[in-house]
Amino acid sequence: MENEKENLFSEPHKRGQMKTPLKESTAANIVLTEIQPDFGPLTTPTKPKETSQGEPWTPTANLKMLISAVSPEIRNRDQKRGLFDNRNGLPEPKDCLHEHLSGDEYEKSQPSRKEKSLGLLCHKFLARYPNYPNPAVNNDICLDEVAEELNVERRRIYDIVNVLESLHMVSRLAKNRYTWHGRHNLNKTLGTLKSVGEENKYAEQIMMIKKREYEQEFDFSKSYSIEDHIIKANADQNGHPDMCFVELPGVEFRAASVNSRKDKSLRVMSQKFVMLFLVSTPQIVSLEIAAKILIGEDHVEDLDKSKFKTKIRRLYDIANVLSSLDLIKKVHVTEERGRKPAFKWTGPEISPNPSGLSPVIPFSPSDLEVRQPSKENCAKNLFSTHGKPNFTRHPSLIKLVKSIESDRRKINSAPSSPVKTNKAESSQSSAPFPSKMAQLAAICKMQLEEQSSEPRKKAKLQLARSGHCKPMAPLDSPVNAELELTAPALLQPLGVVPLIPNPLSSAVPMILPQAPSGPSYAIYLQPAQAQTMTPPQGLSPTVCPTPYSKATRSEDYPDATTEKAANDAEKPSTSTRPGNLLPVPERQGTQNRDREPAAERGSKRASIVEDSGSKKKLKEDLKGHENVPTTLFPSGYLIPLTQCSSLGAESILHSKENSGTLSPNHRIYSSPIAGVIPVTSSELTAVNFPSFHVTPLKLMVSPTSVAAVPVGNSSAISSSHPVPVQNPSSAIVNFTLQHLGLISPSVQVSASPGSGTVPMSPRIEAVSIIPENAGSQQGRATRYDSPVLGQNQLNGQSIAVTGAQQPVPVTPKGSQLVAESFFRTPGGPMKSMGSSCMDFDGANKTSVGSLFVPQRKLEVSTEDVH
DNA sequence: ACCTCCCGCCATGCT
DNA sequence: AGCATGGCGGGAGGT
Repeated sequence: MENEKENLFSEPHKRGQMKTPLKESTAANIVLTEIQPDFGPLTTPTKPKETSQGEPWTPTANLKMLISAVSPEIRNRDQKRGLFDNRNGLPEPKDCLHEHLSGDEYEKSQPSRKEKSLGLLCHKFLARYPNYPNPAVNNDICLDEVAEELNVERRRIYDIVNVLESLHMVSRLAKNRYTWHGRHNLNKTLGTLKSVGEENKYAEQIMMIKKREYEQEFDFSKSYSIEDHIIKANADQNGHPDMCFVELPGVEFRAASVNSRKDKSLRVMSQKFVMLFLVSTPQIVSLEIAAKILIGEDHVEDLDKSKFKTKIRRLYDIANVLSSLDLIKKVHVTEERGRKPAFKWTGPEISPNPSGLSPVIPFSPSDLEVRQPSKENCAKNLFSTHGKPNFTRHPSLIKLVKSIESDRRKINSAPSSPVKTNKAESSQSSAPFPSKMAQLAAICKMQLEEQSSEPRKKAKLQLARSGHCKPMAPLDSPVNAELELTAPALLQPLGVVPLIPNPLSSAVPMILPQAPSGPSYAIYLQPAQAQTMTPPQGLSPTVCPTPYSKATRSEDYPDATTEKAANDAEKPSTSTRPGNLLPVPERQGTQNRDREPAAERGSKRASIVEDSGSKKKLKEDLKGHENVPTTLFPSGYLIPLTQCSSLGAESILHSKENSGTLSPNHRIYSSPIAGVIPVTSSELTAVNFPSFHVTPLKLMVSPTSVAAVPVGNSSAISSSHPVPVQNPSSAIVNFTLQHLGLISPSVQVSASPGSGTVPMSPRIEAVSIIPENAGSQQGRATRYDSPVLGQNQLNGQSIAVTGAQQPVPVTPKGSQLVAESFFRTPGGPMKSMGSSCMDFDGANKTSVGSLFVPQRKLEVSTEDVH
């Protein structure tokens, strides 16, 4: 089984090396690297055998293995087998494997289904490219080659690429060719998506749905009428299935939609799905809810179960890719009824682009160029639509679109750059090692991360940001603010909203300059939408402070704690690991990321969940909506104007991400056990604030605030820091000890109970009642993806990089430094987690009256996946 | 029995 | 017509 997986993958791809970008690796890698030096990376040669290769022999390989282990899938396999190394690998490894394998394994040899999973495949895919590729280098991706190397059908590659494209991590160049952008634009993209999500009022929709569910369950009466309507309305509009594809700035995403085809589906679905996470307070989205909202449309509730099922299938596909990117992780929400599959956002926190922002960003001429294309695309998207219902289109627009498209095609076709490829890879592979190993590795990573993070956060944030940011600095601020505030923020999409309003009859593109954080972008609205744009209001979710662990938890407990720790560890660890494994140079950074996901998977965590949703209710929900014209639609495309800025921003973002991620996690994870307080910060944060309040806050945040606050990182920091910082590794330690048997699971070393929050900025405080929360929610992700070196360095020092980053190769040194920092002590405080209950319901007061939902407790069980 | 989700048919659309 | 894309859902692997 498992074994092969690698083989399957085999591909070792090329090792990475190749060309590609190497650059990057740097940072992220750094960590890994340090840890494991070696390796090389690279490659190994051969691919063929590979299988995952190879790693067996070298230490690095081992590391890789570990990394892979992190991911659940990988682990499983690995564990199972372990075996072999694989090497065999060839591309078609399976066969080979079988042969090679020995007997036992043989079985495995066949790749079990898991081995063939999209998530694994995605990991392999990601392993080939650096997280932060050097723009200067050619980062072309030839789909055929990739498919071949990975031994998968092309169809699968499309699934991955489509999702990546939705995040602007890749853009289509031409037929069979994509350009790898890595995470450079990720933050920006997420910010834009968040803004759009706010505009769409997804948060509200989610709340509505939940409410309904509750009500139904309880029978509360069904009060849903109003609410439902609202929801419906939102759904209709927002939810439009068709929403448009949101385009980012710069980068050449124009091509993205190249085909015109349907840009809908997977791509759009992926964006919407991400929006849900960004907008929801708990940041946990159940598949059910996501499906309902995505379907939205209408209707349909009843109609199709099949439709619902299909949607779910697709969501799993998307979720697998997002998980590989470490943006989300699977969890289960426990409700009264039972557990529901859900995913928790583990990516960076983001602030909506629109909002703040930094001033700056240079827009270069390029921007202009970009715009148009984007516009075109947008138009296409809007119009295109095939069957779906989408919007109306104007003939004139259509014509324009067509012309544009044609142009585009021409352009697209042209390109072609050589392929690229780098592959680094390996990572995934899997070597056989026990899951424990993986965990340990993960743990180590976590520790490192934590440590690093802390310092880095502090220093880095300030320093770095300022440094990096220069260009983008402003951005941070918004971000931070949001992060901290998160919940509230979500509610109110400040910037965005305003933008929207345009009454265009048909879709008219509007360009909004937004300086700040995000690049400005143009939104194309459909006529319908145009009508009302109400600013989103926040919904305020009500939070339940209660932590609860439920009885059920007993089980969970142990696990949870451990898991949490593990998780925490994992993330970091993962990140680190990857680096190790991977061929370093190039991808290190990327690797980290990649790996991370795996880790995530593996890890389980307990989180708080909120959803409760009733399953079937969905339908009902759907039914209801209709009214609410007021809502905005997502349908428009957003086109960021700033290209340049993006880069800078990106860098910044990265840093943010890193910092941010870390902390949140911690909290979450914090030991449940100890914690009696399970309440998660997030939950707290969840608390509703009137939207009003929020808004102001956000406003406050603005640049200035930004400056004051450590931006991105800061956000993370604030939230996370408190706890994590103190004892970053406590969790790890505990975890480790427990494993070792030194201590009972129940015991933990905790440092700070949940509360350790540190309020960041005043505003934040104001906003969130509980400081913690904010952080928790936001935080999370831990990874060091740092794009560039600078980022990598947690320390922040390095910072300067930003601008240069991309182009410039990272320096290894930096990484080292970083690593060092990581190593520091573990310490550890624990984090308390708690499970909390949240209700989204509360939200939207504005729209709805008080929707107050009974709290539910949701527990999240983290299970891994599979 | 349910949750996941792989697999690949086949529609869609560009060349 | 041929090929690239990708929607879609049957049905099987895993728990």
